[in-house]
Parts: sequence; structure tokens; C-alpha cells
Amino acid sequence: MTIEITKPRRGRPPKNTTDNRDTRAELIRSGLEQLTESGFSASGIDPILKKVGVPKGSFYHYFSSKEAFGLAVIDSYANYFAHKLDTYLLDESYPALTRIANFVEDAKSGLAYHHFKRGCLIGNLGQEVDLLPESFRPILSHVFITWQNRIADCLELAKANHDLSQSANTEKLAEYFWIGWEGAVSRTRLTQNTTPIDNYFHHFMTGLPR
Amino acid sequence: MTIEITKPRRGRPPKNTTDNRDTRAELIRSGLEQLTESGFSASGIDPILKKVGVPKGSFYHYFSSKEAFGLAVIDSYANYFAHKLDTYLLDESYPALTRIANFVEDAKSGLAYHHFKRGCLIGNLGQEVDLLPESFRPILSHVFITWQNRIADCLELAKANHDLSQSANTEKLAEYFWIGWEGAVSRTRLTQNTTPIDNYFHHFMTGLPR
DNA sequence: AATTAATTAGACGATCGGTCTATTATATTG
DNA sequence: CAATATAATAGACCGATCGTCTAATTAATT
Repeated sequence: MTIEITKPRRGRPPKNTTDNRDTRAELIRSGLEQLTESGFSASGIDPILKKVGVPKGSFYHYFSSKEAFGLAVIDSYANYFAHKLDTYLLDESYPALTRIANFVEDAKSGLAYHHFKRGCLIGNLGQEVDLLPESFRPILSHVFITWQNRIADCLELAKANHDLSQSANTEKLAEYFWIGWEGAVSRTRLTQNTTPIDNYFHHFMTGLPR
Repeated sequence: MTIEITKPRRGRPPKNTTDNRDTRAELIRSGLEQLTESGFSASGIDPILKKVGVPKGSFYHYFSSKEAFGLAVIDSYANYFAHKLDTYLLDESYPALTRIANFVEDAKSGLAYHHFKRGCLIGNLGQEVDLLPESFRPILSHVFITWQNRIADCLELAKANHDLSQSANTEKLAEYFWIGWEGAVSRTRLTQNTTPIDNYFHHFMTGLPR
């Protein structure tokens, strides 16, 4: 059952109405799909527009440039993903390391759901960062840092619970986690299965200092 | 001191001459630079041609299509890299695990030499494999396997020398190595330093079963 | 001399790129 | 109520780029 896309009217929208579509949000959603699958520099805006039936003029009404659009998509995805991370990593019904494993399990099924055609937007963009507008670099770095901090906090909890050695450097381990994570997720595009993630995560966990 | 590029003559080259340029090889070299920095689908052939001053007609003389060219570049790079791996991993003046570390050191300086603008061609292409001609997928997978086998052989040697636990699964460990390696190399584009590789490799080594 | 082989040169025509002007419709103001 | 401002859609714009292909050129071979 597909949701019917209403034909957009021209002109200023009426003041009190409940059925106006959120064109901006649809563009960001469509952009997320496209950029996640095909990257930024290899993606024109046409496929993004076509997916939600929005003309180019509307695009430039909502976003001053492709660059501004890209930043909006990154922001949207970073927030969504951080929220997802929190859902798992702050779930007090599990011990700290299990929380990480639960996140990994959920992420795996998400990747499979999209037939491994999507990786992680931030990882993808990080790979092509030299081709992107320079404004992207600090944003991408910052997103990675926020994610790393979340895993580091979780590892700190594992330390406090003696599931991890007291001498473990949680900051470095968190960075290590995301480095391997991005490498594994990237590999799933090639293998089209979860083997790389399984292998990587198994070794990550067994290699943790205890 | 730059090597002067001779202006190519038209027509069939003379039979006995020592100063004919190898246009095909130059195209492959230029393609390697371009594809490594910018990927396949985001790269047109114009910049590749411009770098070595070869007109398009010559390109299509030597390669039947952009796809065929891409495969030639992959083949060239895979051979070059395999040779480099062998140089280090078969160097009997060092113990097995040190050989891996020596390869890592050399690779790090190579990445720095290119200001971290190049990653690993195969890793880069693997990331955008869904955008590539379908012929690329099995080739890329095969290249990874040959690299993995080299590391696995080295780890087997470490096992034989009791530097590694006898129960270690060298095949899985070798896959793990390359997964993390590609993740780390990718991350260096963002950080523009070797920190990701240092961190990853430190944890890879300390996490090896002994 | 005619034919074949090997290489360079850039035209071709379609597509795509990001951007911008024009149009439309409603709200707000005097 | 008319004029103005605001908010949104529509698609033209024009330059660049794309991969491909035909034409031209030169040497070797028959």
C-alpha cells in the first residue's frame, strides 16, 4: 500500500491546512537514499527530484545549493543514527558490551533489508571527502567523534562493571570500533552478505582487553 | 626535472625504433591516479587523457570501452600491489608478524606521500561496486581473496613459529586484517594523517590470539 | 602501387549538471 | 479593495561532460 503523493499546488500555501506535504523533508529523505547508495559527487540532483516528483525550482527554493542540501542530509542522518545508537547503547536492561552487540545485530538487518546497497552515509562521504565541498570535512569528522564518544561511554561502563580491563583506553578502542565498522560495512557491498561484519565484530569482541 | 612528453606522430609507428612511447601504459598509469583519487563513476575519461596529453581517439584505440579500461587498471594495480605485498611478506630476514608490520610501515609512507588523497584502488572500487559495470564485482572479490591469502600464509608461518596460537583461524584473521585495513585507509582521507592506521594496527596486533 | 595495419584527432549528439527566471497562489498591509 | 510581500512550483538555460565513432594520417606489407 503506497502513500499517494499529492500533486503540489503552485503559489503560497493556505494558512490553516493539515494536508500540505513537507516537500523539504521529502527531498532530504530522497537525498539520503540517493547519497547513501551513490555518493555525493556521482549523484546529480535529478534522480533525487524524480523520486519524489519535485521540480528543480522547488529544490532551489528550499536549498540554496547542492552543497547546502548535502549538509542538510548529513545533519538529518547524523541525528537519526545518533538516536538509534542511543536506543541501544543506553538500554539499561543489558550489560554494556551486549548493548554494542545489539546495535550491531540491528544494523546488520538494516543493511540486509536494503540488499547491502546502502552503507553508512558518513562512511561513504568520508571516503570521497576530497571530492566534496570543503565545508563537509569538519562536519563529517565531528559526526564520527560524536559516534565514537557514544561507544567510548559504553566501554567505560563495561570497565566500571569489570567486563573490560581497567587499563583499556576506551577512546582508542571506540575509534578502532568505528574504523573496523566502516571497513566491514563497505565490504558488505561486495560480498552482499553480513560475513564481513560477523567476522570483524567477532574479532573486535574477542580482542578486547580483559 | 620533468620528462619531456614527445609529441605523438600520427599513423603507424616505424618498425625499429627505441623512442616510441607506450601510450597504453601511460593511460593506465594516469587512470590509476584518477580512479584511486576520484573513483570510477565520478571520473570521466577527459582528465585521464589530459594528464598524459592523449586524444580520445587513441583511448578508444587501446581500450574498447571505459569498462575495459577500468578492468585493465584494476589488473595493473592488483599486480603491482601483490608484488609489493610479496616483497614484504616473503622477506625471510624477518619473523612473520614483523613482515606484516613492515608492509604497514611502507604503505603508511606511501599514503602520506600522496597526502592521503589516494586510498586503495580496490577498496575504493569495492565501495562503489553497485555503480560499476557488473563485470567488476567478481574481479574485485578475487583480488581481495588473493591479498587475503598472502596475509593468511604469513599468519600460518607465525603459527608454525609459535608466534600465534595453534587454534588461530588464519583465514578469518586475514579477512579481518583487510576489513580493518580498508576502514583505516578510508579514514585517513578524513583525518589526513596516519592515526587511524596506527590505532587499527596496534589493536589488530594486540588482539591476535597467542 | 595497392592494401593492410597502427596510431592520432576531434567531431558527434545526447545527456546531465547546477542555477535562475518566470509563474502562480495566498497572506498581509494600508 | 488594490498593491505589495511571501511562499511555493515549473522548467528553461547554457555550459560542460559524457562515451563513442568516423576521419585522417603514416608506415609496413604484399
